Amino acid sequence: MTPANLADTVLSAARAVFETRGLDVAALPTTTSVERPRNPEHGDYASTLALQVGKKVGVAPRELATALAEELGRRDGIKAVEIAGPGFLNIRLDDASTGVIARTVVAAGSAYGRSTQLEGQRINLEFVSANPTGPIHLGHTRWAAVGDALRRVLTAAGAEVTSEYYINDAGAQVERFARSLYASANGLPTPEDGYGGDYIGEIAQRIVAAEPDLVGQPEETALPVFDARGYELMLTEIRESLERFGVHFDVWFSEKTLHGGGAVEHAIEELRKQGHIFEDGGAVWLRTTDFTDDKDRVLIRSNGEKTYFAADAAYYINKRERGFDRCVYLLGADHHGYIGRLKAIAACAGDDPKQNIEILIGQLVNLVRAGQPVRLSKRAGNIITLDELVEAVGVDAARYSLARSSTDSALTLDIEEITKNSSDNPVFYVQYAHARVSSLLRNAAEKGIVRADDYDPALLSHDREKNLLKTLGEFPAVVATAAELREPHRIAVYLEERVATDYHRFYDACQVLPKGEEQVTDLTHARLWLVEATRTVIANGLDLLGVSAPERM
RNA sequence: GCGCUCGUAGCUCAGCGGAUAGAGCAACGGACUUCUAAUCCGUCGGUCGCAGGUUCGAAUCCUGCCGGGCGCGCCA
Repeated sequence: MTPANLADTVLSAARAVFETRGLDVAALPTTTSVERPRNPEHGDYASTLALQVGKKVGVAPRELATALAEELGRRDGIKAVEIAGPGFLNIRLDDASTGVIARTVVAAGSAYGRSTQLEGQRINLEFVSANPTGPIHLGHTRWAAVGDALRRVLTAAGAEVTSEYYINDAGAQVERFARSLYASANGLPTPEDGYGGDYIGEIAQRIVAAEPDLVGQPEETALPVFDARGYELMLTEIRESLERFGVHFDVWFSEKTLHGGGAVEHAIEELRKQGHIFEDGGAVWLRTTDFTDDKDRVLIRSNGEKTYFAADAAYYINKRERGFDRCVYLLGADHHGYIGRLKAIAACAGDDPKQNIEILIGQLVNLVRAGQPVRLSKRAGNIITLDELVEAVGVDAARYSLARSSTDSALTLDIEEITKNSSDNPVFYVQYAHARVSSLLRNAAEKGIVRADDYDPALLSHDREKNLLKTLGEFPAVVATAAELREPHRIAVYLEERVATDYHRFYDACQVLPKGEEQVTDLTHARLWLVEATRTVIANGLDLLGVSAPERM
């Protein structure tokens, strides 16, 4: 019996109790859940249903719990129900009803954990969107890891997700980038407001190698070439870095195409229809203060130039016109000031800012070296790039350490720690569990032991077997919660603190394969089902994080 | 100044209103002739920033304060 099955059983028992007592069934929630108590004395699962609804219907929670316990105790698979504290229901299951979880997991295979809870939702998920004027650095890398994991989690929950990268290629910064390349190619000092990293020199060299005539040419003729070639090379580098990191974007969206294609004008028309456009001082404004912004925003400056904000508005409207009903933005904490204006764009466009647009703010990554803070600055030349991080620790460790903690907390990475001591990375704890499983299954195959078509679930009665089974049973709820809250780190926490831990403990206490002259028993087969179920959950979970599940380590 | 956000063990972090707040690292002590010891078991370690409030119940929700981070352009 999975937790979801049990929760349904609790609810149906509650309905039965309500009916016999003449209570208002409408007071019951439409769904409920059971939790796993920390303390094993509190049973396999606990329900707080009596606490939640007791007062609503004017029955003391403990009294309601007593009636509920009696009814629930008659249901199949339930061994005992106790009442504790103010009205907790502590439920114990028959060994067999826990044991069947392995069958459920194995039967579902790679689909175990998937659901249809977000079915029908078309989600546009935008993340990273780093300017094409430099390599992807550590700050962006966190969003790459988290964003891509979120893409996988949302997809697993049934949503139709498009991952998207917005290329800010229309503004002054690409021009500065071109001038920096030009200066480098001609041996001139970096412009005052230019970019000075080593990569500028490298890209300039590559451009010049292809077109040596560029050197010495005046800015008028050379700059457009450096602009076009530099942009192309930089974007290619960014794309390749991300692909090597296992992060794939379905759409690379150029800001320039918004300006050139009349999208801004179209957006202004749409916003004007909704009545939120006005003109003042020769500029065109959007009255975002009608909604959730602290000041109105200029769309077209008095000199006729479109602002960055105008592109933001056009981009949002473009996304909606492409059929996305939820536009999700993953932004760093340094952009939190955008929440109000972005939400206001949606509202001004006549949309529901609570439904159609969602802005997820993540805290930044702090770097320390041997405990000393390191300030990342392009000028100081100590930018850590995605490529360097991967070089130091590998894709799996990098992705895992960036995706395993909540984006609400500012992550602190010690450069020395992650480069020197990468074997401390918790990802290996999880991967090792998978490698151990794989190794065991290999050994079974070598011994000619084939997992039987079925097994006796009641044989999986060891405490560590039951803990592992119950943990495996939680996976769908973990995925569902991660999707609903947009918190992919929950997958990592679950794999690490629950699945891998429970498997290692099980492995430590329970021999699976026969030793020496021992015979294959029914227990061998039951345990092989459990092992296979564990393999499935770890592999599925790691896949949601974009981390590999190695068969050997 | 206004706004957003964070504050949990020495360090890095979990904990979507539930019972005695957890894990890893660090420190100390145990467990390998047999399915991978990258593991397991144990000890040590806490005013959940502070103070109120809501609740049967608060690390979790609300208010105020303290401390850190960030943001407040007809910039991009």
